[in-house]
Amino acid sequence: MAIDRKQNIIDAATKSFSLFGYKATTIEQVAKLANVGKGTIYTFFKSKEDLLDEIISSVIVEIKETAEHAMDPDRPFLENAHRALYRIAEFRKQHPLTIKLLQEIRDIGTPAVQEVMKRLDRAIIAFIREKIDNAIKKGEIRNCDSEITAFLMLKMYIALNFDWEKEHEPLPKEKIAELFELYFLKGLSK
Amino acid sequence: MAIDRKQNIIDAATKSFSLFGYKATTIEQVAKLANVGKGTIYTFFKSKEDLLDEIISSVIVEIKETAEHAMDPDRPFLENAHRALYRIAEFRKQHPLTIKLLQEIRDIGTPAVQEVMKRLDRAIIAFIREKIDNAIKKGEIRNCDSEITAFLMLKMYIALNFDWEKEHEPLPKEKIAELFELYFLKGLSK
DNA sequence: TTTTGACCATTTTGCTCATTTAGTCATTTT
DNA sequence: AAAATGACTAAATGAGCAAAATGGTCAAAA
Repeated sequence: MAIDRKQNIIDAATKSFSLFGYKATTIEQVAKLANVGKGTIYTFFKSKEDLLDEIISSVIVEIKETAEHAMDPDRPFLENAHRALYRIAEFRKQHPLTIKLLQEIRDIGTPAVQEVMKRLDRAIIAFIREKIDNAIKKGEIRNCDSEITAFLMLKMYIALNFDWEKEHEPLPKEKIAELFELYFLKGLSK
Repeated sequence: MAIDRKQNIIDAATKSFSLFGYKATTIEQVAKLANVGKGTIYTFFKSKEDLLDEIISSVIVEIKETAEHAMDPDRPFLENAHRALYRIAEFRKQHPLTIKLLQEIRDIGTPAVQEVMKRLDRAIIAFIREKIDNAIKKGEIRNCDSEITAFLMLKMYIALNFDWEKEHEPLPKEKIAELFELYFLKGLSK
């Protein structure tokens, strides 16, 4: 056992961050869980924050893959955008690490966690933006500021998936798809 | 002097809340500022929270009036919606009380303040919703869920006016109007 | 060369106690 | 009689501090 020490550490840290949050997990705890000495962690990561950073980098890759998988090149852009964003929202809602870290931001606002989640958002926006740029190039949608559009799309999904539920019944997937189509595709004009 | 004691108290409290925040203003401070005894405050308001509540109620009225004023019955609905929402966003950005209270929510998360600002949001959404319902009735826009649409419109304005600025240059008024038109009126379809 | 845990400087925590605060009410003022 | 008041109380807050915990280092061990 204990072959890939770095992966062991990452796994242990991910588990602990998901369970107790970033602030409440200690490096010693991670070392114990990973069956390595505390010093070993610092041969792979330059700080606790750096450890979290690397973990989030994998999450970003994972999210991008999930979103990419949900898309189908034969379907229209807006449908793919919805599928991707919906999967991204699902991921956030279901992944123990993102759940815990977002909760930690709300409850204690740990700066390192805020920073890292901002980076996650930026990565998602960059991903969506790329898709928008492609769709514009292909003439699938009208020309628009892809950065702002990606930003607004993500905001809309977060609003519908997380904020709406604070005061109302959760919206079913179909309703969200319908709303996305209405506002980003058709508009309210008759 | 000291004619309308209740108004004095409200004025003093508004000033103090705007300057120091809700948590950091004491009832005694308000009493001093208003030139009344502490007990007098409790003949008009049943608690500190109730005092804040009444102040926010006036703010709600004020915001509604400002928004109403910005609208012109001869212009199309979407233009009016933009004008109203833009004014509402401006108000939030410029009114010392809302600035301070929103900052207090970010910094220390005072529960009473969170509650009261939620109420403000609900009032704005209700206001917009009414306008949407009217526009639907008059056939100005296509039928839609007015509650969700109002919710999304406000979210979009907050996103463009407050969240966008955290990572980018502020968007000029015209750009925001253009984006609003694009997404809520026309959509991205060609 | 890689791994390790004792070690160090700094933070965080748990605790006490004095101060402050929201709210009450008997007394004073009008 | 009605309205206003501020001394008072119970509860909350926060300053101050000792003890414990924590992130990170590094000389020794493997």
